[in-house]
Amino acid sequence: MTHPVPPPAPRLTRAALDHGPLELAPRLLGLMLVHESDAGRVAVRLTEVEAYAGEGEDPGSHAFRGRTPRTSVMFGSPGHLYVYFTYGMHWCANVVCGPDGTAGAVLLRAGTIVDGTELARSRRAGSTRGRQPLADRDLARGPARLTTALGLDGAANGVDLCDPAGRVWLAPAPAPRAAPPAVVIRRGPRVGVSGPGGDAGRYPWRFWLDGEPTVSPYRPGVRRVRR
DNA sequence: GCTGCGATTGACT
DNA sequence: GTCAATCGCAGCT
Repeated sequence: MTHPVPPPAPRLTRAALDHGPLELAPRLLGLMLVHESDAGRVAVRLTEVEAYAGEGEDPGSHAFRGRTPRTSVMFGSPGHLYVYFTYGMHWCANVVCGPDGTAGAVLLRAGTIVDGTELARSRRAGSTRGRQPLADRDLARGPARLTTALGLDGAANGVDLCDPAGRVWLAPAPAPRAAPPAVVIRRGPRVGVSGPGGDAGRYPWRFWLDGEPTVSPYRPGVRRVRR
């Protein structure tokens, strides 16, 4: 008995991702990030992203002070994932962009689950100790939540999103059944960035889909006070 | 080697 | 609204 071979999952090519962070960020909105693991597949439609530029030009970027072991992926070729660990417990995922040798990335801040909702919920429930029932809109609302829902962590750092055999990829937005709704993209200051990089006037580098319930409320960066 | 702190989240007042 | 959790990175001595 033969099994039908499923068609290859559509995924974005490297050329489609080969832009600077400010050009790529709004283009990522509405696309799907998919992770297929042994546990199953989760797909997230991206609703909120932030652009981070490179060495010496963006004080909010990890790459501002130059290449380090942690940020080397950001300096690599576009279309790879940059996943970093923060606050001692959270993973956040970026899409690397811009030409090889320059640092640029787009942080994936939020999305809505469009496939694998139950798997995403079980992953998120594990991280919240199951104390609160999780609404669908909260499953991938926030960069660390999105990463958790997709099942991504440090093992995904450096993964090539454009590898046809890869298990993490970006897919085009699903075709609307009827007339496409008017999509309004908004932009504003980045969330949680302290110091000059949080300057709302100079760095309005957060992009989101207007009206999406998964988008973060704005929170300025805070400098912790020593005690 | 030592120290400060972060592209966050969830719990709590 | 406030605050703690928790640890790797990067800057400094």
